Amino acid sequence: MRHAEEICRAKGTQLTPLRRRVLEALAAAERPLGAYDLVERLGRERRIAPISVYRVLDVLIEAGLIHRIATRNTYLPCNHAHESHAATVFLVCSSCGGVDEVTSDEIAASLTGTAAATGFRPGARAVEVEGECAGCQAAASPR
Amino acid sequence: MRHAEEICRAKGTQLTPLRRRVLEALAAAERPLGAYDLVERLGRERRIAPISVYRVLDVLIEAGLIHRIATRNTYLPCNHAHESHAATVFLVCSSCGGVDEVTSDEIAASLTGTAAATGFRPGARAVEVEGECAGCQAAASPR
DNA sequence: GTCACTATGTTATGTTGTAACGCTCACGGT
DNA sequence: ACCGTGAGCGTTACAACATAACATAGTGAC
Ligand SMILES: [Zn+2]
Ligand SMILES: [Zn+2]
Ligand SMILES: [Zn+2]
Ligand SMILES: [Zn+2]
Repeated sequence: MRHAEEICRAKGTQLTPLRRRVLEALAAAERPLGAYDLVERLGRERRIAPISVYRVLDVLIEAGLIHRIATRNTYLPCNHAHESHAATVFLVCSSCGGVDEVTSDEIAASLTGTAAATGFRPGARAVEVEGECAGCQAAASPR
Repeated sequence: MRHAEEICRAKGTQLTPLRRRVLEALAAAERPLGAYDLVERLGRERRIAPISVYRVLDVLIEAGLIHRIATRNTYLPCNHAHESHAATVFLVCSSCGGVDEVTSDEIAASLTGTAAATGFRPGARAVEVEGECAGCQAAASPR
């Protein structure tokens, strides 16, 4: 995460000021942000067009520095290495909006096996589970 | 699938003409359709407003008669019973746009276990895998 | 008849994401 | 120095996806 520059360079691109600002804004947020949230947060003094934000998001996703939550149309920074072939699972709390990113080799294997059974060649995976996080459960139930 | 009416009744709702038409349009399509595809297909003689289509889609999803593909913003009919607690996996072909729906108890178990490990109480799941279907692979590779 | 409820229509608007094109800057070749 | 090339971002306009607010039509209970 502190090595974002290296990761970008390895991908043949750079961590420009704007890209860094997007990354920092996402890191500073306690939950995933929408593209227009970023437009607003980055455009305080000088307006940034949505298209610019989307371009940055594409680059960062491609570099593996952030993820997109398809069920919410939001984006969050990634703190993982993703070196293994583990599947990434996003636990999306419908109460607080927070997202926990966990990985699982087991799910990756199941997923690959399931796909292979139908002759499907798998690529990108989106595994998103909506529910209630531990914190919100504790807050909701008295004692 | 032929018992859509019963399913709706069991849910305390009805399979109205409009809802039936949406269901039939999705069934007739060879791939998932977007809401505005449906607006167009159903509005040939008499215009249907987007909001009406979205309302119908909500009801059908609630009844379990159709599914939404979050990564594509499209909808497809469901031919499964979904009686077990198996997880549903959508294999989305990035080449032809077709979607294969498969279920897996194994993935459901892994998913539940993974969520439980963090104290997360899981609800709805969206497991979507993008890739290339068997048919498109065969068409792409000569011989 | 009146009331409540479900389903849909009408109009307008909000949210999310892209297309097309131009400008600037850094860099490498000559 | 000059030019070409490519990356990155700006500007404008628009497409695609989704919902809010309110009105209307039918159905059945009482
Ligand atoms: Zn990650
Ligand atoms: Zn929560
Ligand atoms: Zn299904
Ligand atoms: Zn295909």
